[in-house]
Amino acid sequence: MKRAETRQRILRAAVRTLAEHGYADTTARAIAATGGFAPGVIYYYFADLDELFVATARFTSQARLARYRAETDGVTGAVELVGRLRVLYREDAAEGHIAAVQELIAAANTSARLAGEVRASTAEWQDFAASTIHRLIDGTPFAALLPVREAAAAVVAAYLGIEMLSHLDANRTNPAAMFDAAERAAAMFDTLRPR
Amino acid sequence: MKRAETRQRILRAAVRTLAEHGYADTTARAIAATGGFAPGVIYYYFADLDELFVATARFTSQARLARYRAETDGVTGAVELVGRLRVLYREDAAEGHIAAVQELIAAANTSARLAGEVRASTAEWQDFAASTIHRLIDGTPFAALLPVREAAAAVVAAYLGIEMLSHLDANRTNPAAMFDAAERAAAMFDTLRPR
Amino acid sequence: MKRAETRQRILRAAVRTLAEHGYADTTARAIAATGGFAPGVIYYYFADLDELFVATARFTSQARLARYRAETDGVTGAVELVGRLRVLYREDAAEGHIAAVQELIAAANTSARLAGEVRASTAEWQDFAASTIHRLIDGTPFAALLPVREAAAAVVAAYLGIEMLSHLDANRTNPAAMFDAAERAAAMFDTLRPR
Amino acid sequence: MKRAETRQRILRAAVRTLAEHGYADTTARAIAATGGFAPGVIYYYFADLDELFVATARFTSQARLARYRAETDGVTGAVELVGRLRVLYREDAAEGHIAAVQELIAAANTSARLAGEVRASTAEWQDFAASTIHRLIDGTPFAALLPVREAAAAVVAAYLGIEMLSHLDANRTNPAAMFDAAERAAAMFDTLRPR
DNA sequence: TATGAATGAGGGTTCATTCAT
DNA sequence: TATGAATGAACCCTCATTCAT
Repeated sequence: MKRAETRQRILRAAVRTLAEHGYADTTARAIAATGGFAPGVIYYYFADLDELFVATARFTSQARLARYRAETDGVTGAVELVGRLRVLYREDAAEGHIAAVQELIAAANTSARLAGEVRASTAEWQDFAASTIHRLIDGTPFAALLPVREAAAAVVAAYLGIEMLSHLDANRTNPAAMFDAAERAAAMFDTLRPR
Repeated sequence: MKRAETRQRILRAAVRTLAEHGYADTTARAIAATGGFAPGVIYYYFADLDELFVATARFTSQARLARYRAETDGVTGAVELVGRLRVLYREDAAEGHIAAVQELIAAANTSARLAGEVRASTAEWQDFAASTIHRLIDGTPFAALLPVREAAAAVVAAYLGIEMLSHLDANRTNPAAMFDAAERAAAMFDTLRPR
Repeated sequence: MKRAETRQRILRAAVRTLAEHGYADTTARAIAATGGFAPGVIYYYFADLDELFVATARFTSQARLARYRAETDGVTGAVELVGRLRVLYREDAAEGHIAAVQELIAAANTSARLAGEVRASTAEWQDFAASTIHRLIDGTPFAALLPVREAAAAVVAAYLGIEMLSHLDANRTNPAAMFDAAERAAAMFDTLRPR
Repeated sequence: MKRAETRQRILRAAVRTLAEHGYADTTARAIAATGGFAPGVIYYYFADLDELFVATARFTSQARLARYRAETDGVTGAVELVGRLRVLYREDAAEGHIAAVQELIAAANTSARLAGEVRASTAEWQDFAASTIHRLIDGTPFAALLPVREAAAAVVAAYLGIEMLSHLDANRTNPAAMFDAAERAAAMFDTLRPR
């Protein structure tokens, strides 16, 4: 019980540090400083930093995926979906989840184990995106036209890319404006769609 | 050896090392090993690694942007455009340009100067994307529907995101399949478009 | 080990290394080798070598000044004073205190912070010298003739200079012989002085 | 001819750099920058930096000693001597001769060859001081009282020490004030002395 | 388990020195 | 000889990791 709690504290500190300082500056000291514990504790819960990063990738991905699934569960309208995603995205940005994930993806170049974990997580997100797309287009003419697999991959990629660039320059890459545009497109889609 | 030549040698070694080993492992020693020169030379041409990374971001972005502009110059058809982009993307992937850029974007979290440079480069790419989109849709009904600024930002984001994920798992995020899908969509677009 | 203890161990190692190898060779590694600890510890107690040198200057100056004050406290006779100084000087030479200080003075040319610290220490020594001279000459005709401030500065300067040169060539600059000569002069002084 | 000229240029650059930046910062680059030549030249005239420092010690010592001898040649009065020394000291301070020498003395701790050279130079200065003292006191009652050898050593030591400390804090160790005091003492001495 | 002191392996960077031009 | 590019050793410093308490 207690053990799992401390473990989570460390994981959360790792996420925040990755998001705020970047992978290169996410040292054991920095994570400990963020979480308010001694650097040594990390090694009671993880063999080394690499293992912590792997666990962090899994942790943050699972937690968010569960939330995304719950929030989009019964949704069938495109406009409503975009609305839900807008809120979820805001959470991600606020808590630094996506920023942390990007740093981990960039770091995957460095660690094979981390690459494996991130690969697995990404696949789950693409599956989630694919099934959501299916829910939306199945039974419409789009079902015949859209290669869902590729579309799902593209959506996940864009999601990551947008967070990446919006961090850099929110004027140029403005997620809110993009959600607005997406909502208009969704409205058109909902109109065209047979009930 | 000419001064400018060695400078380029270092820049190219930096790009390759970033793409192959990731930012965290792109040390002065690693860059030197990639390029086949002594670590010390780097400091003969750049004040410090940060400056080298800034220069690398500019170098790789400018070089590719010039090439993209040249290749897409007279192109007006969507199918033809996708075809050109497919080739350019293949070059990017082969030479590691985009992979290097992603690492630099992730690293921008760590260095303010680098963030500034990457911000500027990204803006140029978004402008390039926007003017290309304009060339394609101006005079068509889409011109009224598509928010070009957001679309351009999304395209650049997706481009980066796709390269990022295809590196990780080419089965799941397969650029070739995506270009195929894009080509089909482009064909539909070209058909709809008035001459 | 107690924190303060290790700190002192480092300071003492710095003093010895400065005295024995000179400022230029007083590297973190050399200090660590002298003290028998890992180079890394230094940075656990001092932000950088400059801070260590500043602390060393203060440490060695304060410690010796306290000892000088204690030893010369009740002394009023010139001969007795010279005798006490002879012993104190021997300690300084044996422990390398003055040699270390000279190296730090030479190094002050390089570090502004160190210069400030050494300046402050030197001023304390000059004040000490001045008050000792006052104790000796007040109430004698010399009080009217001797510019105490300048004399104190000269004595401190000579003290440093003598240690500097005696290190180099003890035959030519022989502190023992100088104390002998000073003792003879002191005897004359004590004779002339009214009780 | 030309060769000797360039050699002197290097030596003078070394003196200035030592005086202005301190031994630790007197690198080949720094000397070259001071003198306005390429670092490589140094190695056409000196085997390595150590040899340059040895040569610099000799060069600066010889040159100044010649000047001191010339200026004090016929002088027999103490007041006049002090006056000449005041001017010479001013030159030393302005050109950084003594400052350079101190840095070299501090550095002698690091290089045995340099120590040997500095030892030899110092001995010459002590001999010069001794013969000057003799000229002053021979034939006076002081001749019987003053241990000339020790006095000469002390004077040289004090000279170095004063320059050292006056660099650090000219308010506390003020050479001009010291020369004033010395002049008053010299006047008393000249009065007491039989013609 | 938790702490925080300590270790030692690098990493960034500088610099003496060499060498082609 | 002079230049300035290049090398590689060494230095400062950080940090993952260990370990006594």
